[in-house]
Amino acid sequence: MTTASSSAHERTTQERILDAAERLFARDGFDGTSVRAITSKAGVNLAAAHYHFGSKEALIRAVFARRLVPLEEDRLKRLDAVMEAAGDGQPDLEGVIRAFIEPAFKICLKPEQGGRRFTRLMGRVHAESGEQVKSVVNQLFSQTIQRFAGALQRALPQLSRPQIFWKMSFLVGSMAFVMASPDAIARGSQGACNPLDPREVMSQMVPFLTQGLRAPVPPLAPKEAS
Amino acid sequence: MTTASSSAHERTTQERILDAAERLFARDGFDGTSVRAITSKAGVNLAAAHYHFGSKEALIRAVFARRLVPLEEDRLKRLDAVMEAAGDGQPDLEGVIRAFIEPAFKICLKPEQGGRRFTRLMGRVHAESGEQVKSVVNQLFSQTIQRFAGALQRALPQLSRPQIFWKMSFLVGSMAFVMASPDAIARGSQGACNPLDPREVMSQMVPFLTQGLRAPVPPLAPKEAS
DNA sequence: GTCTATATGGGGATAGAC
DNA sequence: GTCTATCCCCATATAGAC
Repeated sequence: MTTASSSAHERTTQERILDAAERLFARDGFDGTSVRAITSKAGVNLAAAHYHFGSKEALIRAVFARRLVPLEEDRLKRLDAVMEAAGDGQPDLEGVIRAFIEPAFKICLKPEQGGRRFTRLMGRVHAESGEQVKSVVNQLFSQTIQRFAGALQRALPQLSRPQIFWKMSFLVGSMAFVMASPDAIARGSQGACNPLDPREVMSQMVPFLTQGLRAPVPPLAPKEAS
Repeated sequence: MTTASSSAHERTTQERILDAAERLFARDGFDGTSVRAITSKAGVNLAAAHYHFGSKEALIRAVFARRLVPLEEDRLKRLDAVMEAAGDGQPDLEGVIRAFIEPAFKICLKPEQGGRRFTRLMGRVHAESGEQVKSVVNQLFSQTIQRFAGALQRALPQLSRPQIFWKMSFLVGSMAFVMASPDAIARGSQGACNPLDPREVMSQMVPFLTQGLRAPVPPLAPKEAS
């Protein structure tokens, strides 16, 4: 670790800015965080942020790209393993689900890599942030969504394609909520649930999602009497 | 309509401000919306907002209170009906679920009452907004959460209390995501899903949640080999 | 209750020395 | 690549006339 002059354990200015930005965006939101606050926390100059990233908007995009690219790679790698194990048969539904949510929760576990901050940040995307940020994230996600939709379609051939997407949306929503609002869950359950323990989360979430995904969907109620 | 001087169809200044605030908060977030923009859209003076509400923070709280109080009343009223129908037996699980999510989606349907704007706004709360706003909302929700947790416990006596709260969290997350990010769902499904049609949402969501809630939960995985 | 005008502060971004 | 200093805009909030 002490081999290089100062590149191994001494973060670069870019990294310092990205780390501070991730932390503050997660805590206070995008509009709620000023570039000044970021550079101040990072211990670098205000102008450095604009030098390296050009604008606040671009900085936000960089924060996401740094984490999302490896995350999506991890998901797709796991999905490949599940699909390969299935061969020509139906892939294991629980395996597909885990391939999607476990990489995301795994990030929770690595505080040394930035950890939970980014997790909270992801939860924010779905609700906060302008269209620009959303489109960047959706762009990075679209490939994954399509791949997983295909896998789920094979695991649940009795479902129609819209039904697959609906169920994926519910899955994503559940996951995002746990990630974004662990405090609300801990408070609402009066401490009975620990949303920061990935083992506990997974053990509760996987059965819920597996059964929910398996649930048959009635064609469509004819018309409700109001 | 033209009977009263100007109180029937002519909204008061407070209402005009609340309507505009709700709209803009939903679209651009709390930090992303200035009081200036609100009063401008409302067609009233900037100072009027401060006169009537005191501060931006108080205005946010007023926006939520106006909708949440009736919403919670509706939920609890429906829950009462389900519980009464159950008598001493187990309440109908689907009925409990519908009592929780249908009032929320019903608001979607009434554009004349403010409609979808508030729906999107609720999705924002879980991710965005400062602790002050969150605590106000959670305060309004806590009673409902406890009541529904009790109902679910009776409907699913085999589940432990923490398991009940976990499943409620997944339920809330799914619901919040559909409400907050209909665009993402429509885009991700390439138009196959229409998150703005409450009938479609309910028909897909209710089976998913019902089965997910019913799913048995293994005690807790002994320890995963990593 | 509603307006104009303004106080006060913080924001993103940049110019230009080093 | 990094700093200081600054431009310019927009925010919340209030004072005080009407």
